[in-house]
Amino acid sequence: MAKIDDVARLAKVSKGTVSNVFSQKRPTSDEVRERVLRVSRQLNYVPNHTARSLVTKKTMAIGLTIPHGSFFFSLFHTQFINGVILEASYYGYRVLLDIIPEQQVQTPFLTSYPIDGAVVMSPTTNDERIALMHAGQIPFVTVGKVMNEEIAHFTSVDNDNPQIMRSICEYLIDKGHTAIMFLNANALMTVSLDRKASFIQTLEKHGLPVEAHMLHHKPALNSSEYLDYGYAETIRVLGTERRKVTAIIADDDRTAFSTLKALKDLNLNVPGDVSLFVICGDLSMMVQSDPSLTSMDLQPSELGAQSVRLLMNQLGVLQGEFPEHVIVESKIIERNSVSTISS
Amino acid sequence: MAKIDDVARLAKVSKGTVSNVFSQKRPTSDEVRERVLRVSRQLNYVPNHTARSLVTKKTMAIGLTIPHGSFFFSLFHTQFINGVILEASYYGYRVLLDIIPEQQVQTPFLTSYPIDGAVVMSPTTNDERIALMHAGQIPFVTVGKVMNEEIAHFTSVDNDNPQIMRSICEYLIDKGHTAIMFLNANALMTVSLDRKASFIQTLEKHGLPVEAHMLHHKPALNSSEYLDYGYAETIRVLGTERRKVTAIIADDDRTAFSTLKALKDLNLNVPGDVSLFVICGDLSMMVQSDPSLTSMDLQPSELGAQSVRLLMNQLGVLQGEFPEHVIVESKIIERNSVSTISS
DNA sequence: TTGTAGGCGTTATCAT
DNA sequence: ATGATAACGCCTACAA
Repeated sequence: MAKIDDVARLAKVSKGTVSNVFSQKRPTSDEVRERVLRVSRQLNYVPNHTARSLVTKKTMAIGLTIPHGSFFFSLFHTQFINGVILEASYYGYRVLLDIIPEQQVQTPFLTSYPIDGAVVMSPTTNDERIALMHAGQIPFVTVGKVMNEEIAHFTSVDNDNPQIMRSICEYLIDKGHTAIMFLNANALMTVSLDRKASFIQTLEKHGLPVEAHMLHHKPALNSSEYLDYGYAETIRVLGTERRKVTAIIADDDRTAFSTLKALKDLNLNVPGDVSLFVICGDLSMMVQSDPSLTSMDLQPSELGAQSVRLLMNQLGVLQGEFPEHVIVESKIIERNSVSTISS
Repeated sequence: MAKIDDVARLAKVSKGTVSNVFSQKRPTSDEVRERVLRVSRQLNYVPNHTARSLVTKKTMAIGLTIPHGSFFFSLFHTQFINGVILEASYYGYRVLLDIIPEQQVQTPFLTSYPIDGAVVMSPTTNDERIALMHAGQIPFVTVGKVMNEEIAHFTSVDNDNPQIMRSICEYLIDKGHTAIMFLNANALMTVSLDRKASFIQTLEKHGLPVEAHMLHHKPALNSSEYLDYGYAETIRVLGTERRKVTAIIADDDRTAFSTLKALKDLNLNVPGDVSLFVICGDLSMMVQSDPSLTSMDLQPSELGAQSVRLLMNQLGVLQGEFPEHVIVESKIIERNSVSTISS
């Protein structure tokens, strides 16, 4: 691979000049630039990214930490990632997928992360990835609240989870539902805490006590019950235990689909017998399901884009005053999976 | 950030020794290692990835090029990526998401890719990404055939596309279907060529001429019709044009779902009136759909893992003899969306 | 087993 | 606008 010296020699200029032609950090005369570019093309020269990084101390890459050993993205994740990639590319940044290996890496044998900052998805309480970033002085933006004891300030994007749950519950209550079951996300996810609290609070406000069978948390990813979550809980509660439930709130699209399947197997009609509400799901999937699913649109790709913008601001790439926490709008999209109950 | 000299000084050893402790490329005495590690911890020292890369000429990252401006992954992509990430992590490699920006980047102002190799998804005919890799001497593995004129040899993983289409067609023909419509992938995708050829060939072999309304290609990603593909074609052919079609083969899960929706809107029962076969789709989605969808399991995450293994072999990380082209098994999974036609 | 010093390919500073 | 040269932080012969 040709190096900067080769180009400099052949173009009869100094390497500093060649550098300037490519980095465009200082002006160069048209004549010289032409010559340098011509020679570069001829030698197939391209600046070495690593060498440049060493001196500029910028890798032009951001990390995207995805859920632990994440085997199963939901469609929400996919769209979020799309948003991140696209927005990052606007600023010339690449995206490095960061996973935390299952088994703990031997601490001393790591190297520094070759990234300028990171977007952290699905933070958990006392998230070790976040602790690492914090210790390593790496700017980061989280999707959802950070709940690490040692960290007071952080930048994040999020939906307004308490309000989301309140809206959903009241939407259902307005339609006459009083027996509502909530299939929440995993208990470790910080979003699940807010949603749970708001679920309980809203129901109680309306004189509806929350019983054990009404609130569930998704099992851990490595659990054998993970994939089956919606199906299993629905069969158990509505089938085996024969509880009265007229509306189910599913945390994501997969859970919703598997719940739908369970209801079908129980010979329950949606929305005739049971209504189904999805918190975050891929738009195209919600529409094409039968019945199409009423859902809360969380705008995942907008969340992704916003998180990158906040990060770019922290990196000094994007100028201006940005808030510490950005709340992305969410709104209920009515389709055909929720019905009104006549009392 | 502490550097190697700081550690060396405080631990009263040379920087070479510190380097050895971390790289483990040469033995060090227990005593010295202990001391070095202790001091490192104290100073919060970690080797600088970039500096190391500059001299070793390894970035310990592989690129994963995803479809152009890829806004909409299918579940196949998602699972493939999962396979890649997991397998790469086994070898200490990170994964850099590589997208080709919509507008052509100004060629001379690029830098070298900070990757040791790449996995290229969904290659197209005369794929420019591949041409770039080829020119840049970057080892790469493709998912599917490379069809660039200047490239004769390449490493790839793939399913056996001709056989897949043959199997599917004969599976349907065996069940009495003669009016089969194929919703193929985008015409530029190299997989679509094999599938198309095999589709036509197999039908003709069984005395079933392929007419225009039986074969369709997914519009380009930037097309407004992209999301609607399955729905629109189904409505047009079975509805507006009133063609007789008893079985539809959909290229991916999204297309299948939207086709399902179209059939419903046309008041056609699946599989009573029309059978539906999906080529590649997420397992959990296929199962939870109603009816559950009969599909060809392409093992996307296995494809991902294999592609990384081939790449690691090219990079010298993984020893042994590997074939140039790996074919991953695929098999039909019967569910409830295909019925037998009595003639 | 450990120390020494040169070099990896750029950018940045200070001249000119 | 361009040149010369010292970093950037680490690895790797070679020497001890």
